[in-house]
Amino acid sequence: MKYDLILANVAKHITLTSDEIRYFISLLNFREVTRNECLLEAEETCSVINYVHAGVLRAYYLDKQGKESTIMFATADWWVTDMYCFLNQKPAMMHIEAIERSCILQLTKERLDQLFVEVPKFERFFRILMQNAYTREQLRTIQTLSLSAEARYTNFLKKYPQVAQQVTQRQIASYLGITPEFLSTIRKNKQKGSIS
Amino acid sequence: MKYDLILANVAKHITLTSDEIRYFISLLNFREVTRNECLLEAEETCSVINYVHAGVLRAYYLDKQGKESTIMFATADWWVTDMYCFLNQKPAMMHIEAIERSCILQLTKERLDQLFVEVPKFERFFRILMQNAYTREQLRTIQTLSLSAEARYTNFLKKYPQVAQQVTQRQIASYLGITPEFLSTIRKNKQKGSIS
DNA sequence: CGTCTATTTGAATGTACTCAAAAGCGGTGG
DNA sequence: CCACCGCTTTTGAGTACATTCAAATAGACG
Repeated sequence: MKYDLILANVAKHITLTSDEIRYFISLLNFREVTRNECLLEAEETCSVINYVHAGVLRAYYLDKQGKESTIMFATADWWVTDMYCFLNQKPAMMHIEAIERSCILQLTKERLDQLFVEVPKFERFFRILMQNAYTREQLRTIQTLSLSAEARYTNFLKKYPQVAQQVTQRQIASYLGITPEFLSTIRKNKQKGSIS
Repeated sequence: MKYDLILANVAKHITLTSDEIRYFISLLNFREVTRNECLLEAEETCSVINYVHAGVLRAYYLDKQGKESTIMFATADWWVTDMYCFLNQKPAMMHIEAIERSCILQLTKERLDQLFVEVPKFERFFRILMQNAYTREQLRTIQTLSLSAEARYTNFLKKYPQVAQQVTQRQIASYLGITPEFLSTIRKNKQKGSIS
């Protein structure tokens, strides 16, 4: 059943009654997106937070020169949105697109706020979600500051081995903050190193 | 009174009764630290979250080569800790030191957990705190990926003008992920630009 | 006042980028 | 099912950005 995954995700941190479960599910919208379809374009208002039931999404920033910077990949069982713009209902800075055909459960800002009032346990759930997102992001900052591009790539492969299979090298490069050409060079050098 | 600031900080997001205020305050420990004093050394267990009542703290990561990477500066009215290690009660990755004489209010993990049980409103407060921390950190990631060192420096000055006055250039450089020498060069070039 | 550290400056080096072209791979339509 | 087209990846040469090392200067603290 299509709500199993999301309920298990919630159950990791809070315990709901069956009424609460029914209510929570009633707030969700199911959406299917095709490969390369965009869930959010920059400048649009970001009205929903997305739970990835299946597939892979990518959030990225596009600067005036047309350079993409990948902010995050979201595979099955991840939550993703342009959080700043979602919370403040401002025009989005990011784009969010489906890398492959994906199934998404969406929760609007209004309904989330309503959920916090009706089932305050969800304050706890989202606190923990935000804590995890924050510490993950901070770890990324530390690695960006302290590690070389090659070390960051090695780390990425170790931390997200399945994501590395599902996305292109160009996209990985834009996550690491390097050019696809340079990532290619790094890969060549790593191979040489591992033969000896 | 030394709890005014922290209560105003809390009041920005939740409203407490006087009993709740009294209880909250009873959980806090006041601590004064001198210039250059360390609140947390890497490998120690990070047992507290710190609210900066006055002064400036700096959280940084120190790698095996001895290079410092500044994770954040915390001035008056900021919360700071090694969040990952605080939440999971793991040995700290960061160091936290006072840049100048500072007054801190500390909350242990145990007492915070207790606070969540006794006054569930604090779940909401910390959810919002974590949301803000997360979106701030994500914005930093975007800028690190998409901007040049000079643009990042300009941005830092604009975003944290008073912090820029309170810390050394070496510390700013380690926040931006560049060497102090290169920051010096950037400053020289900026001056030239602004004369013409 | 002296010492210690921060900042500046410059030269040499290394890391990562740009541009261009070739090779590889995957998806789509015929 | 194959062939083509478009995009991704690789490769290489030349360049720019940022680092290292060393030394001089300037500031700050005790």
